[in-house]
Amino acid sequence: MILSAWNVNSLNMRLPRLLAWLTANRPDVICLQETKLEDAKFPSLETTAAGYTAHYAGQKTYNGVAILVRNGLEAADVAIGIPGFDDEQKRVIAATVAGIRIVGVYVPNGQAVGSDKYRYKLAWYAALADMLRAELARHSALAVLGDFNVAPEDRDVHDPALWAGQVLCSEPERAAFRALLAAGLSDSFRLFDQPAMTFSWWDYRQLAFPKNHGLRIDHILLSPALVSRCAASRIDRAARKGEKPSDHAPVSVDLRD
DNA sequence: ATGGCAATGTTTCATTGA
Repeated sequence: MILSAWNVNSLNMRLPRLLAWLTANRPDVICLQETKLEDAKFPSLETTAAGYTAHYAGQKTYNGVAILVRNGLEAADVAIGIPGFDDEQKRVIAATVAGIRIVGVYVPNGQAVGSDKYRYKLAWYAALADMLRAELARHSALAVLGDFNVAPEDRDVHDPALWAGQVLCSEPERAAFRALLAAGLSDSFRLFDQPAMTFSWWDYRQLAFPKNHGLRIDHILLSPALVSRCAASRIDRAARKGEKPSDHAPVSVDLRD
Protein backbone atom coordinates (compact mmCIF):
# COMPACT_ATOMS: atom_id res chain seq x y z
CA MET A 1 0.00 0.00 0.00
CA ILE A 2 1.30 3.43 -0.94
CA LEU A 3 0.34 6.57 0.95
CA SER A 4 1.40 9.93 -0.47
CA ALA A 5 1.11 13.63 0.24
CA TRP A 6 1.72 16.65 -1.97
CA ASN A 7 1.38 20.38 -1.49
CA VAL A 8 0.28 21.25 -5.01
CA ASN A 9 0.22 25.06 -4.57
CA SER A 10 -3.11 25.45 -6.42
CA LEU A 11 -4.82 22.33 -7.67
CA ASN A 12 -6.18 24.36 -10.55
CA MET A 13 -2.66 25.12 -11.79
CA ARG A 14 -1.28 21.69 -10.92
CA LEU A 15 -4.07 19.41 -12.14
CA PRO A 16 -2.22 18.16 -15.26
CA ARG A 17 0.85 17.37 -13.19
CA LEU A 18 -1.19 15.68 -10.49
CA LEU A 19 -3.02 13.47 -12.97
CA ALA A 20 0.24 12.48 -14.66
CA TRP A 21 1.82 11.74 -11.29
CA LEU A 22 -1.13 9.59 -10.21
CA THR A 23 -0.91 7.63 -13.45
CA ALA A 24 2.81 7.08 -13.01
CA ASN A 25 2.77 6.28 -9.29
CA ARG A 26 -0.71 4.90 -8.51
CA PRO A 27 -0.71 5.64 -4.77
CA ASP A 28 -3.61 4.08 -2.86
CA VAL A 29 -4.18 7.33 -1.01
CA ILE A 30 -2.85 10.83 -1.61
CA CYS A 31 -3.37 13.81 0.66
CA LEU A 32 -3.24 17.17 -1.09
CA GLN A 33 -2.48 20.55 0.45
CA GLU A 34 -3.02 24.09 -0.81
CA THR A 35 -5.72 23.18 -3.29
CA LYS A 36 -6.89 26.83 -3.13
CA LEU A 37 -10.31 25.85 -4.46
CA GLU A 38 -13.81 26.20 -3.15
CA ASP A 39 -15.50 22.81 -2.92
CA ALA A 40 -17.83 23.64 -5.81
CA LYS A 41 -14.78 24.08 -8.05
CA PHE A 42 -12.99 20.86 -7.11
CA PRO A 43 -12.12 18.91 -10.32
CA SER A 44 -14.03 15.77 -9.34
CA LEU A 45 -14.63 14.70 -12.92
CA GLU A 46 -10.91 14.63 -13.62
CA THR A 47 -9.91 12.85 -10.41
CA THR A 48 -12.69 10.32 -10.96
CA ALA A 49 -11.50 9.71 -14.50
CA ALA A 50 -8.03 9.12 -13.08
CA GLY A 51 -9.44 6.38 -10.87
CA TYR A 52 -9.76 8.18 -7.54
CA THR A 53 -12.59 9.27 -5.28
CA ALA A 54 -11.95 12.70 -3.82
CA HIS A 55 -12.89 14.06 -0.41
CA TYR A 56 -12.05 17.69 0.17
CA ALA A 57 -12.39 20.80 2.25
CA GLY A 58 -11.41 23.94 0.40
CA GLN A 59 -11.68 27.69 0.28
CA LYS A 60 -10.91 30.42 -2.18
CA THR A 61 -7.29 31.60 -2.64
CA TYR A 62 -5.70 30.00 0.42
CA ASN A 63 -5.26 26.61 2.08
CA GLY A 64 -7.56 23.75 1.12
CA VAL A 65 -6.94 20.02 1.65
CA ALA A 66 -8.13 16.82 0.01
CA ILE A 67 -7.82 13.05 0.28
CA LEU A 68 -7.95 11.03 -2.93
CA VAL A 69 -8.63 7.31 -2.58
CA ARG A 70 -7.93 4.87 -5.37
CA ASN A 71 -10.85 2.93 -6.82
CA GLY A 72 -11.49 -0.28 -4.96
CA LEU A 73 -10.84 1.29 -1.56
CA GLU A 74 -13.44 2.97 0.61
CA ALA A 75 -13.03 6.09 2.71
CA ALA A 76 -15.01 5.99 5.96
CA ASP A 77 -15.53 8.54 8.74
CA VAL A 78 -14.35 11.54 6.75
CA ALA A 79 -13.83 14.47 9.10
CA ILE A 80 -12.84 18.10 8.52
CA GLY A 81 -10.78 20.28 10.84
CA ILE A 82 -9.47 19.81 14.36
CA PRO A 83 -12.21 18.95 16.88
CA GLY A 84 -12.70 21.72 19.42
CA PHE A 85 -10.40 24.13 17.57
CA ASP A 86 -12.37 26.84 15.86
CA ASP A 87 -10.61 27.65 12.59
CA GLU A 88 -11.90 29.27 9.42
CA GLN A 89 -8.91 27.95 7.49
CA LYS A 90 -9.29 24.61 5.74
CA ARG A 91 -6.19 22.73 6.84
CA VAL A 92 -7.15 19.25 8.04
CA ILE A 93 -9.07 16.34 6.54
CA ALA A 94 -9.19 12.80 7.89
CA ALA A 95 -10.57 9.48 6.67
CA THR A 96 -10.26 5.79 7.43
CA VAL A 97 -9.06 3.69 4.50
CA ALA A 98 -8.28 -0.03 4.61
CA GLY A 99 -8.16 0.07 8.39
CA ILE A 100 -5.73 2.99 8.47
CA ARG A 101 -6.73 6.32 9.94
CA ILE A 102 -5.35 8.94 7.56
CA VAL A 103 -4.98 12.56 8.63
CA GLY A 104 -3.95 15.08 5.97
CA VAL A 105 -2.59 18.35 7.32
CA TYR A 106 -1.53 21.73 6.01
CA VAL A 107 0.15 23.38 8.98
CA PRO A 108 0.18 27.21 9.00
CA ASN A 109 3.31 28.80 7.59
CA GLY A 110 3.91 31.20 10.49
CA GLN A 111 5.27 33.99 8.26
CA ALA A 112 7.85 35.36 10.72
CA VAL A 113 8.96 34.45 14.22
CA GLY A 114 7.02 36.52 16.74
CA SER A 115 4.22 37.51 14.34
CA ASP A 116 0.52 36.91 14.92
CA LYS A 117 0.68 34.16 12.31
CA TYR A 118 3.55 32.55 14.18
CA ARG A 119 1.51 32.50 17.37
CA TYR A 120 -1.40 31.03 15.44
CA LYS A 121 0.93 28.35 14.08
CA LEU A 122 2.07 27.31 17.55
CA ALA A 123 -1.50 27.26 18.89
CA TRP A 124 -2.52 25.27 15.86
CA TYR A 125 0.25 22.74 16.48
CA ALA A 126 -0.86 22.31 20.09
CA ALA A 127 -4.42 21.65 18.95
CA LEU A 128 -3.18 19.16 16.36
CA ALA A 129 -1.21 17.31 19.04
CA ASP A 130 -4.39 17.01 21.13
CA MET A 131 -6.28 15.71 18.11
CA LEU A 132 -3.62 13.15 17.27
CA ARG A 133 -3.45 11.83 20.83
CA ALA A 134 -7.19 11.21 20.60
CA GLU A 135 -6.86 9.58 17.18
CA LEU A 136 -4.07 7.32 18.47
CA ALA A 137 -6.30 6.22 21.33
CA ARG A 138 -8.91 5.11 18.79
CA HIS A 139 -6.77 3.84 15.93
CA SER A 140 -3.62 1.75 16.28
CA ALA A 141 -2.91 2.31 12.58
CA LEU A 142 -2.55 6.09 12.17
CA ALA A 143 -0.77 8.01 9.41
CA VAL A 144 -0.44 11.79 9.46
CA LEU A 145 0.66 13.21 6.13
CA GLY A 146 1.22 16.64 4.69
CA ASP A 147 2.99 19.95 4.83
CA PHE A 148 4.12 20.48 8.43
CA ASN A 149 6.00 23.71 7.68
CA VAL A 150 8.81 22.70 10.01
CA ALA A 151 12.28 21.40 9.18
CA PRO A 152 12.69 19.11 12.20
CA GLU A 153 16.49 19.14 12.41
CA ASP A 154 19.44 21.01 10.96
CA ARG A 155 20.10 18.11 8.58
CA ASP A 156 16.73 18.95 7.02
CA VAL A 157 18.03 22.39 6.01
CA HIS A 158 20.40 23.20 3.14
CA ASP A 159 22.13 25.95 5.14
CA PRO A 160 21.38 25.65 8.86
CA ALA A 161 23.35 28.77 9.73
CA LEU A 162 21.32 30.84 7.28
CA TRP A 163 18.04 29.49 8.61
CA ALA A 164 18.94 29.41 12.31
CA GLY A 165 16.07 30.81 14.35
CA GLN A 166 14.05 31.65 11.26
CA VAL A 167 10.47 30.60 10.70
CA LEU A 168 10.22 26.87 9.76
CA CYS A 169 13.40 26.21 11.77
CA SER A 170 12.91 28.00 15.09
CA GLU A 171 13.16 26.00 18.28
CA PRO A 172 9.51 26.53 19.37
CA GLU A 173 8.35 25.19 15.99
CA ARG A 174 10.69 22.22 16.22
CA ALA A 175 9.45 21.56 19.76
CA ALA A 176 5.87 21.67 18.47
CA PHE A 177 6.78 19.09 15.83
CA ARG A 178 8.56 16.90 18.39
CA ALA A 179 5.40 16.99 20.52
CA LEU A 180 3.69 15.06 17.72
CA LEU A 181 6.45 12.45 17.89
CA ALA A 182 6.16 12.36 21.67
CA ALA A 183 2.48 11.55 21.23
CA GLY A 184 3.59 8.26 19.69
CA LEU A 185 4.36 8.95 16.04
CA SER A 186 7.53 8.43 14.01
CA ASP A 187 8.94 10.48 11.17
CA SER A 188 8.85 7.78 8.49
CA PHE A 189 11.68 9.37 6.52
CA ARG A 190 14.10 8.78 9.38
CA LEU A 191 13.24 5.11 9.72
CA PHE A 192 15.68 4.52 6.86
CA ASP A 193 19.13 5.58 5.74
CA GLN A 194 18.62 8.57 3.47
CA PRO A 195 20.92 10.58 1.26
CA ALA A 196 22.16 13.80 2.86
CA MET A 197 20.56 17.01 1.64
CA THR A 198 17.22 15.47 0.77
CA PHE A 199 14.50 18.11 0.80
CA SER A 200 10.81 18.45 -0.05
CA TRP A 201 10.52 22.19 -0.74
CA TRP A 202 12.62 24.66 -2.72
CA ASP A 203 11.91 28.37 -3.12
CA TYR A 204 10.90 29.42 -6.60
CA ARG A 205 13.47 32.23 -6.41
CA GLN A 206 17.23 32.43 -6.73
CA LEU A 207 17.73 29.09 -8.52
CA ALA A 208 16.96 27.34 -5.27
CA PHE A 209 16.00 24.05 -6.91
CA PRO A 210 18.96 23.60 -9.26
CA LYS A 211 21.22 24.57 -6.36
CA ASN A 212 19.31 22.21 -4.05
CA HIS A 213 18.71 25.02 -1.58
CA GLY A 214 15.76 23.34 0.07
CA LEU A 215 14.10 22.31 3.30
CA ARG A 216 12.43 19.08 4.34
CA ILE A 217 9.09 20.27 5.64
CA ASP A 218 6.67 17.70 4.17
CA HIS A 219 6.40 14.60 6.29
CA ILE A 220 4.61 11.31 6.88
CA LEU A 221 4.25 10.37 10.53
CA LEU A 222 3.31 6.80 11.45
CA SER A 223 2.03 5.06 14.56
CA PRO A 224 3.97 2.01 15.80
CA ALA A 225 1.63 -0.43 14.04
CA LEU A 226 2.45 1.25 10.72
CA VAL A 227 6.15 1.68 11.47
CA SER A 228 6.35 -2.10 11.60
CA ARG A 229 4.78 -2.27 8.14
CA CYS A 230 6.79 0.53 6.57
CA ALA A 231 9.18 -0.67 3.85
CA ALA A 232 10.23 2.71 2.43
CA SER A 233 9.77 6.46 2.76
CA ARG A 234 10.79 8.73 -0.09
CA ILE A 235 10.55 12.16 -1.64
CA ASP A 236 9.99 12.43 -5.39
CA ARG A 237 12.43 15.19 -6.23
CA ALA A 238 11.88 14.67 -9.97
CA ALA A 239 8.35 16.05 -9.60
CA ARG A 240 9.86 19.48 -8.85
CA LYS A 241 11.47 19.68 -12.31
CA GLY A 242 10.17 21.09 -15.54
CA GLU A 243 7.53 23.65 -16.42
CA LYS A 244 5.07 24.92 -13.83
CA PRO A 245 6.10 22.76 -10.88
CA SER A 246 4.74 23.05 -7.40
CA ASP A 247 7.42 24.36 -5.06
CA HIS A 248 6.92 21.14 -3.04
CA ALA A 249 7.73 17.56 -4.02
CA PRO A 250 5.42 14.66 -3.19
CA VAL A 251 6.33 12.35 -0.29
CA SER A 252 5.34 8.69 -0.03
CA VAL A 253 5.54 5.59 2.14
CA ASP A 254 5.27 1.94 1.14
CA LEU A 255 3.40 -0.17 3.67
CA ARG A 256 3.52 -3.97 3.67
CA ASP A 257 0.17 -5.79 3.81
C1' DA B 1 20.01 17.74 -16.73
C1' DT B 2 17.07 21.17 -13.23
C1' DG B 3 17.02 27.79 -14.26
C1' DG B 4 16.93 33.44 -12.09
C1' DC B 5 9.16 33.72 -7.98
C1' DA B 6 4.26 31.90 -8.33
C1' DA B 7 -0.74 32.16 -7.63
C1' DT B 8 -4.66 34.68 -6.48
C1' DG B 9 -7.93 38.30 -6.76
C1' DT B 10 -8.41 42.89 -4.31
C1' DT B 11 -6.10 42.55 -11.05
C1' DT B 12 -1.88 46.14 -13.88
C1' DC B 13 -0.44 45.99 -7.74
C1' DA B 14 -1.01 43.82 -2.92
C1' DT B 15 -0.86 39.78 -0.41
C1' DT B 16 0.83 35.42 0.86
C1' DG B 17 3.80 31.69 0.82
C1' DA B 18 8.25 29.37 3.12
